[in-house]
Amino acid sequence: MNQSTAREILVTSALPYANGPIHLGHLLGYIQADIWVAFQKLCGVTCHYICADDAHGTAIMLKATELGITPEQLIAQVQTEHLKDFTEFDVRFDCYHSTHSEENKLLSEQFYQRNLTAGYIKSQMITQLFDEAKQLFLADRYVKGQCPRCKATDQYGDNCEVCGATYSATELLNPISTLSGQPPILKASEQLFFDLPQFQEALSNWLQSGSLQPEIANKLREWFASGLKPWDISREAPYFGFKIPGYDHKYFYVWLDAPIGYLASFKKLCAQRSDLDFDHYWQPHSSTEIYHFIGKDIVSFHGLFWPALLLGADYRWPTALNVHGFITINGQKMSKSRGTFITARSYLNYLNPAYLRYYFAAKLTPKVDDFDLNFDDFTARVNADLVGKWINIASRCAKFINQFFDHQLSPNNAAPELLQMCQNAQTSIAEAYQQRDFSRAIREIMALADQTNQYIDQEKPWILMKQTDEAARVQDICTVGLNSFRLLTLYLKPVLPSLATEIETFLNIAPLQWVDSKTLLFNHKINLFQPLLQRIDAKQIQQLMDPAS
RNA sequence: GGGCCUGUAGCUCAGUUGGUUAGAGCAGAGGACUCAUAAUCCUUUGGUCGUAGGUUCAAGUCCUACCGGGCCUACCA
Repeated sequence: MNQSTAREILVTSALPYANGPIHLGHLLGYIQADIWVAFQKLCGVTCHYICADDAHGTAIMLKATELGITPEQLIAQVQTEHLKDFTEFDVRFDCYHSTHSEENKLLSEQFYQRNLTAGYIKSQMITQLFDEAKQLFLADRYVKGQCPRCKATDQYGDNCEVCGATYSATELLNPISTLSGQPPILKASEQLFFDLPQFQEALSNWLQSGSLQPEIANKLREWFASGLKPWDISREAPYFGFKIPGYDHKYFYVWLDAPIGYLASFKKLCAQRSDLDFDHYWQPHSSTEIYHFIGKDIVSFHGLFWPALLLGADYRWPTALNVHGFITINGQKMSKSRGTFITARSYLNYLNPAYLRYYFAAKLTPKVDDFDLNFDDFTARVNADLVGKWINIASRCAKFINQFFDHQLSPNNAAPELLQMCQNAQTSIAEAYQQRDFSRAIREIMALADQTNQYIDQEKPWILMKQTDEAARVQDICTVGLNSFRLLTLYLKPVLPSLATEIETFLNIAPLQWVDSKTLLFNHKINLFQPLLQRIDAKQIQQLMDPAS
């Protein structure tokens, strides 16, 4: 690949909110993006993976108050925990920042100023519910009352869970603030709106760009058809966030500065790296690629507001949104009351993160479908595929090489057809990774593992070993097995980086790169095989699912 | 209420632009082997593709309705 066509990629994952722990639902998205990035890097592509904590908003302000600490203390604590969780799950960000940062403050103000100058920001008086006791304007989720249509009680301020009606919080009957328990009053204030309708035409190009999954393009088309509305980007004090320039008591709404946090995080990375230029990635018509990995719940922010804001501030558009579905646990929504709310930390208390990364990979496709984490299937799949098929190849072959051949691989290729097939699979597996069709990649890898086990079974080295004149043949056969194992390890490396590293040590080889699929290993001394992965015990799952855990 | 997505063997999933007897892995059954973390190998039983209609020479694949699940509906992030 020559200089002019070399890919340069920036990947982001959705920013986790800094008021709670990372859970398995979060992890699905981060691990999906991490695998994709790891694959790019293995191929030698320039690829940066960034993220940050989403640290602003009313919820964080209230949570800090509740804990008797400052918001700054809260978000610092949470960020440390988030980063620890990600690291232990082998999610390797090139930069993990916070939206409550100097970079983000400057960029948010710049986005605002540029959009203001271009005529995309408008001010308007609106009337909202106000909690006099707490001196706060109330977001929909902080108001409960009776549905104006079906009269159901205890409904939140945006829609009715009983009859499905949508309405504005001011229409609720007998509204109550969930913060103070007092009825709110109506209060008028001036708010700033981002004038989304002006981007109608530009966004229709975005829709037709082909860089959105079909399901997502449909969804956007729907919002489009019902008419774009101006977006309220300001919030009244008290609020935890950035003050809007020119106003004493107004702050940017958290969802304005959250996606800008992508740029802030990248800016920080650029400051640390002399080879990186911020503008090269973000200026209009940049030749670089930018991908946002997000969940389907935040498509509106990334599919409508975000491209419009970028355009209004004279930045380029993302190359694509890669949207994933929600996770369910044993077919049920993840929820605390159902006992299916599993945090990253509680998982780590009982299970190896490699299991989860593998299971996610084994079932992830480029589609937006929800993902069911079925623990029976999880156990069967991990044990059968990873331990029974893949690791087993090393285990059964290394025994002979270690014990009878002084750890030395044979100089001969006794099964050129099998190994050629394993090498050729590189093309198709790479294509699957590239398209985020990880499940297809895993299917192909495991099919190769099956064929390798079949080969060993046909050759029966354990029988040949008893015939004194066939020893060299045994060395040949096991060398084939370990060569296959090396290739399979390379193909699994984006998914299982830590295991791959341990295996590189076992095989006594340099860190595997994708181009290493073109080579084989002969006449080479390996190290003593040691068990690399334990099978999952059903008891571990029981402990994890135990509500007390 | 409106909209988007989704429903294939016991479980988890593939099924390319509609085209011969609907596939895989796991689980189950029978057998082989014993090098390997009770791993592996061979053979094999399971499906009127959510339901009911329709279009077509031909439908899991297209259309309609209904049933179940998920999500969105812009101020929870």
